Amino acid sequence: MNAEIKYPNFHKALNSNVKLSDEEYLALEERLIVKRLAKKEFLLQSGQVIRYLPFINEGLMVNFRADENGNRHVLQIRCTGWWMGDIYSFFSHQPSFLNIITYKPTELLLLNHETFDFITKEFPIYERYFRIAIQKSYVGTLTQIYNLHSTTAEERYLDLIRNVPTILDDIPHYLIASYLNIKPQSLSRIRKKHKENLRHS
Amino acid sequence: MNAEIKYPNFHKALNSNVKLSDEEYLALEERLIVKRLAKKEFLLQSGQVIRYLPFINEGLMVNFRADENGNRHVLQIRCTGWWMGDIYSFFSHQPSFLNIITYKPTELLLLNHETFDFITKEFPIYERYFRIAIQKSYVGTLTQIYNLHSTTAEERYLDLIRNVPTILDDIPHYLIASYLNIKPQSLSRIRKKHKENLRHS
DNA sequence: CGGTCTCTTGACGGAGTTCAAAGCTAGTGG
DNA sequence: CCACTAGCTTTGAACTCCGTCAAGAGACCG
Repeated sequence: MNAEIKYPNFHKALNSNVKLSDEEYLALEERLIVKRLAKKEFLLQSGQVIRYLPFINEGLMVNFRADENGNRHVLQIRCTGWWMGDIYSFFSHQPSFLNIITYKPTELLLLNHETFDFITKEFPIYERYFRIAIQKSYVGTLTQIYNLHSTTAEERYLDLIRNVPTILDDIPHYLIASYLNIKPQSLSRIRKKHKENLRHS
Repeated sequence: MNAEIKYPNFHKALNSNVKLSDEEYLALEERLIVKRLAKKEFLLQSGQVIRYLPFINEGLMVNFRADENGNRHVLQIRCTGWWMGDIYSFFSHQPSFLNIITYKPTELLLLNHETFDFITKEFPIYERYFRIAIQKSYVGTLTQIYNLHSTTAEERYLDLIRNVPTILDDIPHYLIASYLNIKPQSLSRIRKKHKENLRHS
């Protein structure tokens, strides 16, 4: 690995989809904007237009959408090494429907439009990178729909804590419940059933 | 519109995301493979690797995934002017989890790997086109997750027949029920409640 | 240490499921 | 061309999981 690389998590994420030369990689890295957020700080609130593609260099973020009654529906939970933004709002310049909030102190690497346009024009391989990255996200959301159709809330809960064992310590349970598409009371009852995994106790 | 264009639906779909020159467009069009399927014919069955990106030039298709009990879960319904394939299987060369079947006589335009590699290498704008196309699909599936979280089965039903009024005539109700994430019996009861929209009667 | 937000627990209610049976429809073969 | 069959749709009744409402316990923060 190259000694000049400042953000190995970012470099690794890019190279998992395409092979970049040092020149290609560094042209982007030197244009990244670093943004730090404290715990429970909003990156984006619905109604705003997001002007960045945010990569989580370190941290934990949740997005949710509020319905007409003000109920929050958590759609995604993302941590270090993933993108967490709203490509709908970014590319359309329309107000976002999403809210994005941190649940750990978080360091983001941001691409603005100027940088995105520059690197994709200068280095077409970046257009390919983003195509593949979005493709993987798309496959992930399709799987998420399949799981909502084919599994019970309890199965989704067990799956989640198997994949991210510490999540109950990091994120309020009512948001995890929302992500699983159940109410906090139901999550509490499911957790009771699986005492060996209880936290906060 | 250019007189040389053989597939205006395809041309229109491409140009809704990027502006193509005649040369760029025709380079792809002349490489398309036409495939016609009868009603209720499978394009793909789970376990197979799909070797094409299929565009629906005319027709109607449904995809579904079967769980370990053999229950089918419909994830997407697509008609004329949309892509309907499995980009996971296509790009990874892995066996697909999906089944894709027609519910009207359907004409597909297929891109194979050779064509995809050729046009994206020769004309980087196609890499951009697919990035944007997949991006829109991704935003669509995110909305689908939001709807599964925030609406009742009845609301999803009313939404569906508002958007695609003829769908109850084209696709078996048990598949529509699956798409809405309910059982056929429940769909039947919801339809009874909204008699003004009954079909098959 | 007091207030607010979160989590838990219980009782009840409702949307959707399950099981079962009957009606309907389209496709097939005599 | 009609009769038969298999698969799809409808309907009813009982059930179940999860939601709702409500109250209390616990945790966090100023």
